[in-house]
Amino acid sequence: MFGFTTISIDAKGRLAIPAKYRDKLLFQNEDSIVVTRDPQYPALKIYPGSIWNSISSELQSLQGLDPIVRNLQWTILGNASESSFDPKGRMLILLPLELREYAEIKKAEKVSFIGMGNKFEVWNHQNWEMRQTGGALSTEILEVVLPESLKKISF
Amino acid sequence: MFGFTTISIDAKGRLAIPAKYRDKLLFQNEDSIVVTRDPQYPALKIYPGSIWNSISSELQSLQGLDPIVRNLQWTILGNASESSFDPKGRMLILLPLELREYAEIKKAEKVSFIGMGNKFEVWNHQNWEMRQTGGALSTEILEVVLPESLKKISF
DNA sequence: ACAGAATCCGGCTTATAGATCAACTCACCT
DNA sequence: AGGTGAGTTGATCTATAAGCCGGATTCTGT
Repeated sequence: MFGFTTISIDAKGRLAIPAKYRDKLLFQNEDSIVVTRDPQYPALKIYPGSIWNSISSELQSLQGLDPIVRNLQWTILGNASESSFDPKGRMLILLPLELREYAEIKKAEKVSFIGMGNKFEVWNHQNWEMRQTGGALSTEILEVVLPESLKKISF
Repeated sequence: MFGFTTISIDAKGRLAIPAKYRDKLLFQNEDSIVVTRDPQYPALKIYPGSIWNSISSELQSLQGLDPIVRNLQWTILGNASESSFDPKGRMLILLPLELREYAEIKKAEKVSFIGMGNKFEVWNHQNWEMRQTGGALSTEILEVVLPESLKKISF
């Protein structure tokens, strides 16, 4: 599941998964998807349920008194929002206000929906183009020295 | 059980577990809930009974001569407050005054209720937003070199 | 020991946010 | 051109958060 689609957020802040991915997700028997923050950039991550389960349990198992670990747990676990396919097989996800603000996404606006294999990213359209052309984003990138324990997790 | 919800403490200092988590807790046959201090930040931890049992027994089993260990035992074990919840209704938990003060939570005020997988955190709403945006909290963060014995416990 | 006060705890009600359902329009393909 | 499927928008309905209220229990001070 790769590639790039431009879709729009509707007036209520909802996002519809592009049909080409919907079919594959259903084929893989995914019954839910999870939206959360990207820990480094002003963007959102979308994980199919099974992928989310493995990532979240790895994250949880890390010892929780290290400030860096706790920050990642808060950012990723604490901002997660789970949605499921509706009975008709369509998928409209309500992006919570806080996530929209984080990704600088306004209602009734275009966003970039990017397939990254087993996960997706959602970017404000201008930010995505800026990133593509190497421009600077308004939001700072979190630069930290990651503990070894985190390096094996593929967020 | 992930994500956060903004809920309000009622005029009597009670907190209602958000409905989306209630079903899952019941499904896991949890019959009690434990609230205690977060050892590092001005926040509260909420553990389902079974999770609390394993964490508290691990903590108890540690040697009691290391000052850091003793501190953690005091903070976490000594401030624990157990509530049994009745399956019907709203699963209201009374937050003891001392814990509310520690987390800077006043009656009839908004708090952030954050699902971190098998446990929850409760934050004063402003503090949580401050943390999310990288601002400084009024309360100092406890930064210590942890003994190996603690690293395997995921508080 | 008693009365008064404060705290605790469950039920009931209502406004609202979120989920569900339905319809429309546009683009592309035949 | 007509038809089909996808993206998008709108409308309705349900579930839930939160305020209110009354009763039960505990605490306190006299």
